[in-house]
This record gives sequence, C-alpha cells and structure tokens, in this order.
Amino acid sequence: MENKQISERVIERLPKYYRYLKDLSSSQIERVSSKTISTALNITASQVRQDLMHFGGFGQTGIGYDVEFLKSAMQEILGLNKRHTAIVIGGGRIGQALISYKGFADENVFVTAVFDVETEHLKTLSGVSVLNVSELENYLSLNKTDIAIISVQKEYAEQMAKRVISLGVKSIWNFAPIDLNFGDGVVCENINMSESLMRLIYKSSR
Amino acid sequence: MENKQISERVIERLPKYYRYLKDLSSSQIERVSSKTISTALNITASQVRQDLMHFGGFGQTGIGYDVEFLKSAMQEILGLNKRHTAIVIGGGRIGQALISYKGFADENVFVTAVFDVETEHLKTLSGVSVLNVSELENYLSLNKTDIAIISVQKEYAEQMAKRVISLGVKSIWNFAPIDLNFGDGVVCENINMSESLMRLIYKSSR
DNA sequence: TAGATTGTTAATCGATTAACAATC
DNA sequence: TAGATTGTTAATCGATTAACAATC
Repeated sequence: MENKQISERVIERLPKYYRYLKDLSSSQIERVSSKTISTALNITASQVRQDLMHFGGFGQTGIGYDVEFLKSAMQEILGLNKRHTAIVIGGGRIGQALISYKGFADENVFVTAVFDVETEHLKTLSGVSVLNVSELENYLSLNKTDIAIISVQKEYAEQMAKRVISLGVKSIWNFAPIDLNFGDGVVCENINMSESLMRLIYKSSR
Repeated sequence: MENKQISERVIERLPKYYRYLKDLSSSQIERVSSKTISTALNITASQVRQDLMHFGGFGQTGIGYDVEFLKSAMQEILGLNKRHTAIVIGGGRIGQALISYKGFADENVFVTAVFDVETEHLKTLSGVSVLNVSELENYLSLNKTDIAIISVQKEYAEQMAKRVISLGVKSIWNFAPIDLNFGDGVVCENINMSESLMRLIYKSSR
C-alpha cells in the first residue's frame, strides 16, 4: 500500500490490530476509538494512531474508526486477502503438527505438500502430497509455491532454505533453532522456541 | 545476578549470545572478541559490549572474552544451570509435538505430565504422566512445577493459565494465538505462530 | 453547543552507535 | 613497542508519548 520503510516495531503490532478487529467484528461492534484499541492491546492511543497513519487515515475525527472498514484495510495491508501456497520441509513432530495446523485457513495459506528424506512414517492428509526431498526440484518447477516452512534439524535448516530459494521460493518460515536471514528480496520469519524458553526462564529467575 | 531493569531488547539477544558461545565452545575455540560476536549475530560490537556490561565485565581489555567463562556466565544469567519442571496443558497436535521436543534438555527443563480433557488418544511417553485436567489441582499440590505450557485452544488459554497460576505456577509458556500477560510476579512468553505467519506474509507482500 | 476523537507536529525518552582512554 | 580490544562515557538516532487544532 505505502512504500515508506515501516519499522519492525510497527510490523510486530500489525497482526495484533487485525486480531483485535476480528474480535470486535465478530461481536458486531461497529466503531472503535484508538483509546479502546490501546487499552485492549496494552499500548498507548498515540501509538495506535501513529501506527495506522503509516498506512493512511482510516478514522474520522471526532468519531473513531469503522470496525469493518479498518479490519478490511488491515487484512489488505497484511496481504491476507491473497491466497498463498506453502510446502513443509521436514516431517518430524513439529512438521507433522504444522501440516494439520488449523490456523492456516485464517491467513489464507494452503499447505500443498510435505517433504522428508523418509516418507513412510508420514500420515497422509487430504490435499497434502507426501514426497521425498529428492522430488523438491521437480515439484517446485511444476507448482508455484510462496512459502517454505522449514522444520528440519538445525544442521540442515540453512541448506534446505537456500535450496528452495534457488528454486524460486521467496518466503521462509523457519522453525529450526537457528536464525536464518537472506537478503535479495527473500523474507524470513524465525520461530525460535528454544530462545523463547530461555527468555522465559531468564525472566522467572529474577 | 544484577537487579537493574534489563530492557526487553537486551533480553531478546541473551539467548543468541548463549547459543553462539555454545557453538564456539563445541568448536574448541577459546577466545572471542565483541567484533567477532557482533558479526556472527548481525549486530554491532558496541551493542555486544553494552549488553554484556549490564551483567558485569566478562572480558579482558586488549584480549577479548574467554569462551568457556562467558558461556558459563551466560548460562547462569539465563538461569539454565538450574533444573526446571514443566507440565503441558492440552494434548492436541502442538501439545504432543512439545512433549517429545528434544530441545528441553538443553534448557534443563523436564516435562513431568500432560493434561487434557480426554486422555485416551494420548501416547504415553516414559517419564511423562498422562492425566485428566480434573487432576490438575491434586497434581500441582503434590508436584512442584515451575512452568505451565499452554497448548489449548485460544478460548481456554487464559482460564487455564489463571487456574495454574492460582495453584502456584509462576511461568507460563503460551502457544495459543492470544497474548497472555499477568502481573504479580508471573512471567509469560507467547509463541504466536499466527502472528509470525502474518508478519511473513506482510513482508512478502511488499 | 459541549464532548469526543482524529491526524499531525513537537517533545521526550530510551536504545544504539561512536569514540577513546586504559591495558593486555 | 605496536596492535587489538575492553569498559565506559558521550553523541546520535529512532521510537514513543504528549499536545492540540480541526472537526464530527
């Protein structure tokens, strides 16, 4: 929508706005103020208005924000109005849990295949192909894929990510306990459970 | 160790230092400079030194840092030298994946039990009790438990967290797609996969 | 009209970066 | 000694907060 550089700090809050607006919407609430949003999300009203203003003026002075309008705007800003295809690489426990993760539907993401070096143990699921990693090149050349979900051991995470990137994948969702980062128009989000657990223990040790 | 307030920004980096130091240690590297750390972690050397100075001077002017010494110091700062017990609440796909998550050993965390409203479908795992949620009160009164891992649906996440908190649990590791936060000496880390996926899609849509 | 609330600019705050004396 | 590198203070930068005119 806009092309000024949005800070990581703001990007972190965008999904929270969207989630809250969905809640309001399903409660049939029609209007909301920056004050109300700020209270619910534990931030300041100034911050809410500043954040939203990065993408345009969605409110009405003296009135507030129209819930449905702002929800749709946020959905578009986040890119959730478009359908995205994904493959899972690594059929271990996390990989398996991800394949059947129901939340994908909310984000308009469709998992089309799961790859592993050893496919026999993998449960088949309707709509999801189970393939050997050796099929990766062939599969990606035939099936446009937006997101690769990396759930292999940390030793293989980087090389697998690079392999799919070289095959044209532009988004990496990484679950291996290692920070991946690529330049060149490739985006990456790391879910590092191990780091999160360490932070929890750190905080609980004070 | 220290009791000045450490910013969330610094806390986020602590596990990364520790992880890197473990790597150096297993490669038999004995000394490291803030410059080398900063390059590996994609931050500045100033930041590394500032961060470490929050907890004390671990280096030697002109020489750098002793890897083993700094690694041990970080381990202690993070609280990983002490054993922690945990229970998993919710035996769905994520819960099941977590029970057998190997990474717990690295953080000195031991999962002792998993609770669900319906326990028949749950695989038993050596050392992990499978119990009905109705046993929660009884179990926690008998077994000192540091961490509750919440992997129930978002509708039940807050109430389950409050229930274990009222029973004395002080740390919540939340996997439900909702932000939990408690005052009163209770710490919480949220792993919000849904938000992470939205941020990935946002970034890929630019 | 009076009250509420936005969009927007200015002030404040905190985190990052730069600089450098001390020292190995 | 010369080069490297810390601990630490000062400068810079960016994000958050405050303030307020415009307006419904």
